[in-house]
Parts: sequence; structure tokens; C-alpha cells
Amino acid sequence: MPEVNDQKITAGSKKEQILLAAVEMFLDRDYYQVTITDIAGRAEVGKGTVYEYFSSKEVLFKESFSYCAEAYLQSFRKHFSGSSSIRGTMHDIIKTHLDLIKDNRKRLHLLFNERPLSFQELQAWVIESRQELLQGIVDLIEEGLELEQIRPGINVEMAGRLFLALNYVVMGGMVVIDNVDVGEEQITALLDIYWHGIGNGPAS
Amino acid sequence: MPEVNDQKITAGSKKEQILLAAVEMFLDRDYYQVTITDIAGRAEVGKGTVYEYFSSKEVLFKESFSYCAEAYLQSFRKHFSGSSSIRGTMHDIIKTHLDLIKDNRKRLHLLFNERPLSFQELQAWVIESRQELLQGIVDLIEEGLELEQIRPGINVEMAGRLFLALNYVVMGGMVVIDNVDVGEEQITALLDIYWHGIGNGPAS
Amino acid sequence: MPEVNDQKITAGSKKEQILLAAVEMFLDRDYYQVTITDIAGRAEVGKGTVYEYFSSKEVLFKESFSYCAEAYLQSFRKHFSGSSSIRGTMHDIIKTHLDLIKDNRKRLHLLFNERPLSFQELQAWVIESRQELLQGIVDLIEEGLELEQIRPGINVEMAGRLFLALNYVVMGGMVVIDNVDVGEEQITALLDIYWHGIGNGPAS
Amino acid sequence: MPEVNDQKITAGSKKEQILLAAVEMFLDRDYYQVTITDIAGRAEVGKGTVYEYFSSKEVLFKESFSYCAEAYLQSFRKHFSGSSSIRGTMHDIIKTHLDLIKDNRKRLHLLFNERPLSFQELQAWVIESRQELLQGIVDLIEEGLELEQIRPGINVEMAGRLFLALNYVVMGGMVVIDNVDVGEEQITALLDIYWHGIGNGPAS
DNA sequence: CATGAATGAGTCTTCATTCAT
DNA sequence: CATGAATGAAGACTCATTCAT
Repeated sequence: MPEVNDQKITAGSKKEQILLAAVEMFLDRDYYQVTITDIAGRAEVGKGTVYEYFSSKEVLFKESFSYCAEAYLQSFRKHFSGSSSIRGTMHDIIKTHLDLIKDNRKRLHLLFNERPLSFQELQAWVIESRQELLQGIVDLIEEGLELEQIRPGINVEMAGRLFLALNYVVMGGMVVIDNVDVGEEQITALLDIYWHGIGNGPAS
Repeated sequence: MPEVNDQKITAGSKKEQILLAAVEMFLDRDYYQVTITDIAGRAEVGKGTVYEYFSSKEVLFKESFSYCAEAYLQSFRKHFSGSSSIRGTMHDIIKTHLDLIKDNRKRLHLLFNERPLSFQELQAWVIESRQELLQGIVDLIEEGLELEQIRPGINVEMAGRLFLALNYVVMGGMVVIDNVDVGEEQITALLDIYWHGIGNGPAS
Repeated sequence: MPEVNDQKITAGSKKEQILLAAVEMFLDRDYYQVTITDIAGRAEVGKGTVYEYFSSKEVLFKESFSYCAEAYLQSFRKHFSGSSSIRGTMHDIIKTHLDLIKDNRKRLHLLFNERPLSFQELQAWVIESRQELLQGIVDLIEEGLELEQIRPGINVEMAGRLFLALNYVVMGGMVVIDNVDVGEEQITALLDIYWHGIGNGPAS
Repeated sequence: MPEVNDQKITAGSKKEQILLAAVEMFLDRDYYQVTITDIAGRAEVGKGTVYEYFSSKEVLFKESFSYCAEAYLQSFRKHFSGSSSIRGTMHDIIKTHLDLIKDNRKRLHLLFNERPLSFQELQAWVIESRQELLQGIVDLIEEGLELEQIRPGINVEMAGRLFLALNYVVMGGMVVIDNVDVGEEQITALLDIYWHGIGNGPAS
């Protein structure tokens, strides 16, 4: 019973110091490639100190994961409240998302990584979060349908999924994997395709 | 002096037997969660025998990875040779891709998900393969432009990337993670959105 | 420079508070299963405070041990001063001893059971104490010989050792391990055997 | 799942080699004072090899314990089958027991140690074994009663317990703790006391 | 060729002890 | 005096790799 220090994570606290070090490490390498010694070293604390704040490596990983994921989810959520221009909102989402990716670069691997995590709980949480995001987008699209900004008859779930993919696969992929410089121009081009399609001729 | 048996992989050979066992294991679990003992057990050979054919776990992983990835790439490539209907070809690509996923379910995770793993070579190879795929799609789209099946003025790279993401969504997202039953109907709906966009009103 | 507070243990003092907590813990669990944190917690003091009064865990254990052992020894010693009925005295010793065990149940294990623990000093002290006890009993028996209450010709050392074992059996064996309810009746039966033997027919 | 080699312990086998090393170590020191590295070193094998044969330190300890205890129990058991002279049998038991102690000296600490073992299963097994021994002795005494070799009216359970104590407390204590040289003479003296008592005058 | 027993480097984790407050 | 956060030495255990058979 290692009497773990269960205080909240406050800015500048030792617990935060360790968590941030862990996040950096876990974003760079696999769970199994990161050692507690690495994290302690990066956080500039003793190995034992890590265990004062996190009862095990697994727990530390989970908290690191949640910490990142929450920021990620937030970048979507904050646009979900009602707005008059759906296309404008989508543009904002992509922009915010892109900024987040650029800031953190490696960070979002965690979320892109669709491989079932070793930790069942986390996996469930990931699926749940994905659902939340999808629902948010679907709601936005349905709002657009009512406002007649979106073409009637489309499969809203598919439209939502494609929008998410646009964000984390296209944008994420370009920045994180292909290391391409992405800017306003690319966002506009991508959204144009998503909005009008690539086909020549009117929608059926 | 452990002279690794470097013969080609032939059907039914002991080397293939081991490789296939490794593939199955690596598709199920993390690199670090799969042990050589596991693989030897599954392949029904001795632990030492694995080392007769693969000089290390890392090498075995890389070969397993390539083995899977090649199948994946092939599912795209075989549609890249000239065709008259671009939309039809895209439909075929998605369909073929979907079938591949359904057959292997977990298998293709490897391609998009495996972390760098410090296997720099592999990472480079992944990037290269992504480029090849993207180029194939871009060529297809440019062919469509010439045939006036595709709307002029679009950013072809973005269009290509979105198409790949579309496939990824169908694959990774729906089938593997959310375990949704995906069929012809969904493919059509998705391609409809990709082709005509979600927006109401004519393209600018 | 951690100057250990070397004052005597006075009733109600913080030092006693810690010692008593340690005794309770050590009687319940192994040396290695008791942590300083446990003891500090039970004593309701900080971990550092333990080190104010005891320079190390080993020292604290030794003092706990001595503390218990002294009580044990006393239960014998107080009967060693001259008495007219040897058998009566022996009965009293067993009775006192039994009461002590019943009060403390686990407590006296320490004396007989604790492994050398590399605490050579303690081991020496145990041997010395055993000698003292044995000598006390032997003296008692020799007194009985003079008073002609005890059969001449017996090996007094063996008789003494058997008497100590008899006590040990009542204590360690029946009460603590087998959890048998031991009362006056059992004491009498046991002493009867010790006094008259189990054999049928007169002593040789 | 460390695929423990579960073969029987055969003389000279590597498993036996490790077990014997473990026994030696555990008889000398506490469970917590013995490290796997110690055992591996003493057995002249690698640390990993220990785990090839015993899945954990706890398991190794339990097997070591049983190994010793069985020999101990056997030294009593082999005298329990019918005999005409009870006193003679008792003499034989003490003699056999003494020889065993002398051979193993430290070994029997394991059994003398009445402190509840950390391992609940083992503790249960110890209690059970004690019962078996006690019953064997009690049966012997009751046989003696029928043969009129033993004084009627004695409490047979107490007589049995005292005989056991005579063996492992008196004999064990002298040899293992006090390091006294014990021989035929002492056995005879002790048994004389147990048989005829120390009291002067006939049994009541 | 095939095997699996043997190995030890490398991990996580615990806990006595220190020391700044 | 009292405290408990910080520390790192030490120990159990895993597993890729070797090598004698």
C-alpha cells in the first residue's frame, strides 16, 4: 500500500512536473520503451519520487494519456455550441485542430493510434471519446441541414466520419508523419473539396 | 557463429510457417507483448529454430510488417492502371480495401498505427509507401481532370489525401474499432459525399 | 547530524508511544513485513519522529524485543525466591505464564521464534536469558531435592529443561497455534504427568 | 506465463540442485533475507535458471519447506507402527529425532518457528502436520494403556504434547540453540523423567 | 537442421533513511 | 522538536539470445 500522494495536479507542482515529463516521453516512444528511470530523469526527480505521486507505471501512463486526450477533445468541443455558418465553424475546427497538432507535433500520435491499447479501460474510454466527437459533428451537420446550408439526403454519419478523418488523418498525417508545412491555403482547399466534392457536375 | 538461414520464403517452408505465426501474433498484440516463445509456440517449432531463420526479434517484426504492408499496398495498386470511369475505379478501390480489412480485421493496423519503434528504417519505408499511394491516387485524379470527370481547380494533393483518409476511416475506424457492419450502402454514401460534397448549392 | 533522542522511556512519553506501536506491529508480523511507515502511522507520529527516538529500524526492533522479553522473563523470575512447596511453585509458574500468554497471545512468540535475523547481539541475549531461566528452575529443583520433595538421582538439568518445554507447550503450542482453551484442569494434568511420569509402576 | 519446468525432482537434477541450495539458505536466514541471487549463486546457476524450475520465490520457499518438513515428519512416523515396548519405542523416536537434528542442525528451525508464516497455506499445512504427529503419539500412549505399560488416568493428550515438546523443544533447543553435546545418556535421563516423573513418592 | 535449457541485462517497485522546513 | 517529501539502493522477475546436444 504505497500511500500515493493523491493531491490534484496544480501548475508547477512536482506532480505536474512528473506528468509533463511522462507525457513527453510517452509521446515520443512506446509504453514499453519508456522506463520510469527515463521519466524520473527527464523530470529531474528521483525514481522513488515518481511513485510518491503515481502508484505504478500503468497509472502514470493512463494519466498522461488522459491529459493529452482531454486537450485534444477540447479543441473540437469548443466549437460545438450553436453557430450560424456551418462551413465557417468547420473551418474554425480544422484551424484550431491544426494549431494544436503543430504545437504538439508528436503528441497526437496517442489518439491516432488505433491499435487497441494494452489497457482495456483506456480503450473503452477512447471509443467513448470518439463517439462523443462523432456525435458533436453529426449534430453540427444536422443543424446545417435545418439551416439548408447542407445538402439534403446525405448520410450524416458518414459525413461526420469523413470530417473527423479530414482532421486527424489528413491534417495529422501531413504534419506529424509527412512533415509537410500546412497553412490556411491547405485548409481552404481541403474544406472546399469536403464541401463541394471533387466531381464535375451537379449533385444527384 | 549462428549463420542465419537466408533462403527465400517459399510456401509451406518452415520459414513461412514462422513468419505467418509472427504476423498473427504481431497483429494481435504490441511488439513488446509478443515473445519469441509465443511465436515459436504458435509456429510449432522450437525457440532456437526461430533464430535459424530470423536473426533477431526486430528482424522478424520487420519482415512481418512488410509482409502485411505489401498486401495492403497491392489492394490499391491493382486499380491504378488506366480506366475510363474514375468514380467507378474509386468505388472499386474502396470495395477491395474493405474486403481486405474484413478478411484480416486486425492485420492492417500495422501500417498506420505502429509507432516509430525506433525502427527508423521501417518508418522511412512507411513514409515512402504513403507517398507511392498518394501519387497513385493523384495520378488517378489528374486523369479524371483530363477526362473532365473531375471538377477543375481543385487541389489534387488534398483530394488524394482525403481519399486515402476516406479509406482509412472505413477501415480503421468503422470495421476495426467501432465494429460497425460496413457494406455496399455505406461505401456508396461515402463516395457520394466525396464526389459531390456536403454543401448545398453549386461549387464556386 | 541526526542526534538521536536517547532519553529513558517514560510512561506516556512520545518515545513510549512509538515503542508500543512497534511492539504491536512486530508481534503481528515479521520484521520485514513491518514498515517504519506502519509504525509511525500506528503511533500517530510522523515518520521522521520515529528516527528522533530510534536511530534505525533495527534498533527499534531490538528495543521492542527486549521490552517483551523482559515481561516474559519476569513471569518466571518472580517465583524463584524460596518457597516451601516446589510443586506448588511450579503450578504457580505455569499459571502465571499462561495468564501472560492469554493476555498477549501473539506477544511472546518473539522470544522463541524470531530467527537470528543477523542480529547477533539479540541471539546472544536470548541464549543468556534461556540460561538464566534454566538456572532458576534448576535451583528450584535442587531446593526440592534438599527438601526431599523431588526424587533423588534425577538429572536436574534435564528436569529443568523439560519444565521449560512444558511451559512452552502450554504457551506456544496450545494457546497460540492450536487455539485450544487451556485452563486450570490442563495445568493440573500436565503437572501431574511431569511430577509422577506416565509410566506404570514405581521409579527405578 | 513463465512456462515452468514441472518435472519431478530427481537426484542430481538441476531442479534438485536449486532446491537444495534454497533449503540451505532458508534454513540459515529469513525468507526476506534470502535473495534469489543468493540461491542462484549457491546453486551455481544463473538467476534465470531458478525461474525455469520455480515460478516464484514464494513457490521455491514452499517447496523447500515441504522438503524439510517431510523428512522431519518421517522421523516420527516410522515408529508409529505397533510395537510391544512403549518406552522402547519412545526411546527410539527420541534417538532418531536427535540424529536428524544433529545431521541438519539449522534445518529444523523451520519447524520450531511457531510464528505464523506469511503464507497461509503453509501455516495450515503446519497445523495439520502437528495434529498428525500428536495423534500418532496419542495412539502410542493409548496402546501403552491397554498393555498396562502406562499409568491409567493420565491425560493422554497432555502426555502426547509433552512428549513432542520433549523432542523438539528440549532436544532441539539443546542442539540448535544452546549447542550442547547430547548423547545416549541425556536421552535416557530425559525419558526417565518423562516416564517416572520428578516427584518423590508414588503417583496419586 | 532443430531444440530448449541456461543465462543475465534490464525493469518495475519498495522502503529505510535523510533533511529542509 | 516534528514532519513527510525526496531519494536510491536493492530485490523479484522477464525474456531475447546463445549454444551444447
